[in-house]
This record gives sequence, C-alpha cells and structure tokens, in this order.
Amino acid sequence: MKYYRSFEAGQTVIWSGDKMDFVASVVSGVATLTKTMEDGRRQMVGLLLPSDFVGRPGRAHAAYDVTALTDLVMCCFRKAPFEEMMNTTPHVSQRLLEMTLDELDAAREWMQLLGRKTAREKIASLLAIIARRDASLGLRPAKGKVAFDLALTREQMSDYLGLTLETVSRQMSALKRDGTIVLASKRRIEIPHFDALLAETGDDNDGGVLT
Amino acid sequence: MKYYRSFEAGQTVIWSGDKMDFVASVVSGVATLTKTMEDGRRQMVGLLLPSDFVGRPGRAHAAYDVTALTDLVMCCFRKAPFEEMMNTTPHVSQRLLEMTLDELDAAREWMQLLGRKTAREKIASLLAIIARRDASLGLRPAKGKVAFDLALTREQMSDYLGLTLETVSRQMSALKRDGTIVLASKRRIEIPHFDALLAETGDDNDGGVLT
DNA sequence: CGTTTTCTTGAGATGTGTCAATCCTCGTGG
DNA sequence: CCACGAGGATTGACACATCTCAAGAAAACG
Repeated sequence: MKYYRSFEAGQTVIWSGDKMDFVASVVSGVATLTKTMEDGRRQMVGLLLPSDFVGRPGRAHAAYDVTALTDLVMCCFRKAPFEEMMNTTPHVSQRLLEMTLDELDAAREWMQLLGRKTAREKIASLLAIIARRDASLGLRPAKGKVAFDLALTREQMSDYLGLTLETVSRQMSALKRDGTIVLASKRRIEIPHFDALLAETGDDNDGGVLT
Repeated sequence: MKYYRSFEAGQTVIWSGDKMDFVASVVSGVATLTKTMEDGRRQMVGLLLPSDFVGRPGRAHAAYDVTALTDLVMCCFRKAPFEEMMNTTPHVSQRLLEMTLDELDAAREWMQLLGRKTAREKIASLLAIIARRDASLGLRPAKGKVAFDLALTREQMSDYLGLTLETVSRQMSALKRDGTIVLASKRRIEIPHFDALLAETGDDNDGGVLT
C-alpha cells in the first residue's frame, strides 16, 4: 500500500492524461506541475517541495505533467486503500483539506503575479517566494545574508512566470546590475537586503501582519 | 448559527483584511473574489456561482475582496459552530475537500490562461467557461444555439483576464466581426457554433475525452 | 578537450497598454 | 415625452514592454 519511488533530476514522474493509481507526497527534492498546450506553450502550475501532496483522490488520470527538478524521492500510496483510509480516519481528509486550501491561496497569489505584475516584479516575487519556502523548511540561518541555490533553469523560471527565457535573463541581469541580487554563479543567488527585494515585488509589504 | 444575507448588484460583501467570523455559500447570484495591489491594479481570482463556497475554516480575516456582481443571496454559518460541525461530521470536510480540489483545478487552468494565452484566446476561453458553467447549472437548453447574458462588465472581464478593458473591447469586436459571436446587445451573447468558439480558446479540444 | 546545454545580449517586430475622444444605453427628472 | 446625465462601451493614434530571431559566451559533461 505504501512505497517509495526515486527519480533523477529531469525525469518525468507522470504525463498529463496517464493513468495514475496512486497519490503521493514529496519526501525530498523538488518537482513541478505543468500544463502544456498543443503548440508547445507551457505554464507551470505547481512547485512541489518536501511534504507537498500530489494526486487527487477520486480521479483516475493525471491532470498535469509532473517532473523532477532535482533528484526526487516520493512516498506513494495506492489510491484505493488511501481512499478507504480517508473514509475511516476523518483526520486525514481534514489535514488534506488544510493543505489544499493553502495551495489554493498560493495559486491565487500566483494568478495575481501572472495577470498583473511586470516582468521585473515577477522575477523579484519568484526569488522572494523561493527564499521564504526554503527558509520555512529550516534551510536558512534566521539572520544574516539570505542566499540560496536556484533549482530552476531560466527556462523553468519562464514557465513559472509566464515569460520567455530571454526576458527572465534580461531581468535577472537588471536586478544584478541594480545590486538587488548578487549572482555568485548562474544558479547561486545572494540577496544583500531582503527588504530591497521585497520592495521590487509590487506586493503590499507593510500591511502583511494584520492585527 | 445559520442565516441568510442579501446584497445588491455592485455591493461589497467584505473587504480583504476585514474580520470574517463566518463562512458562506452562494444561494443565488454571482460574486467575485479579487486581489488589489497598492497602486490599484486588480486581478480577479475567483468567480462564485450558486453552490460555491466562500471563506476558510481556521482563518479569522478575509484574504480577498468579495463583491456582488448581480443581486446576491448568501447562506452564512458562524465560523465557530461550523468548525465544530467539521469535527463531528466527517462527511462535511470530505465534501469541502472535493469542492476545494475542484477550485484548485479551475485556478490552475486560469493560471495557464493568464500566463500563456493571447488576448483573443483569453476572451474566447472566458466566454466558453461562462457558457459551460451556466449550462451545468441547468440554465441551458441542451441543444440549439448557445446564448447567455454576461454578468460581467468589460472592466470586470479585464480583471478576470489580466487585460485592459480596451483590449477586451477590441477583441470582443474582432470576434463579432469574424462571426464567432453575435452581440444581441452589449451584454447578450449568442454563439452560433460553439465548436468555432472552442477552436479559438487555444485549448486541446479533441483529446478531452481520454480513454 | 570537444560537445551540448544553458545563459546572455542585441536588434527589430508586435501585441497589448495608455491616453483621449466619441458613442451607446438607460434611467431620471423636468 | 424628451432632454439630460452618467456609466459603460467603442475606437483611434501612439507608446512601450515583452517576444522573436539570431549570434555568441559561459558552464556542464562525457
């Protein structure tokens, strides 16, 4: 009923439309959900970090392409027994509901990014999101210079942001030129002043803590 | 614990950040969820038709602006007793999970629209979505010419699609010129050949039924 | 090392945004 | 009943952000 599967960076976990008789959660590594149009246009619609859930109870086929961004380990449950467990253990569906609501909130913030932000704001937002998600997984010293390795290529960033990879590259160069970010290497990002990055996201960054 | 509230078209149900001590579902009418940026840029992130759910168990403040698009009746539950009910009646959170997963799927399709579709494809997609949602509520004769009243102004359409209202207007005119849609009035839409509209959405429209 | 993938940068094209004028449509009050 | 006003919609001219196409440079890899 429960088993582990490993994937190498770049491997496809499952294609949209494929039969999917399991649900899973990410144990380690990073994976993406993407939608692809007939002519090849691609939009990433989910970024899965450890503890994130994949698959939908009550659906037999995958709705998205799932791809391993880094080496990846997933913990899979056969769907039938999992659904049985949902019926017998009410706590499970409550927990799943909470996680799904979190994802829905994230999706809506993402929609705002896609629909209304400029290319520069999109890049800044993505970097802030990744920095924060890494931090919440406890990979980050609480204080001090923020720095992290980017698991995404420029092209994958463009799929996330609804841009072309050239525009991503240009805006990364612009943020670097302005000193908002420092590129130790192409994929190693340092952020000298996190507030300065946040100021570039276009988000409301003082009303954040409602009382 | 349970009560009804009515709103007139255009009224605000609740502002983002306001205290929200209830959850609710739409009884009749149409409402929207929108996010607003400091400088006024707005993105719609939810379109609520009858039976749709608003509010998040376990959250004290509204995350989005909720606005009545048409005259609206909502059925509200005080949050505390509702959460109690979720604990005692497992079926409730299971049903809520299903609805939330549906919304998440819709949000991801919306992300693809916002990130990768052209203005023309966006308009065609929106019209197809509304036509289908109306149909699923049983407002539509199964066969015959598809026609419906648009609850959205051009500006609200632009908020949905991540466009300006001028671009929406121009693309509506273009679709009309091409005969894909017929405007009986500004808000009354007729679609002579639904397949022709679908062909403009950019979506995969034959692989839909996977075997 | 060669080879391939990824990334950067430039020049020019184009789709959508901006600003502004005008036109409908419909409700209201004279 | 008509004139008026206000909000919504359309259209034009132009600006500009982003895309496209193309050439190279820099890393990654065997």
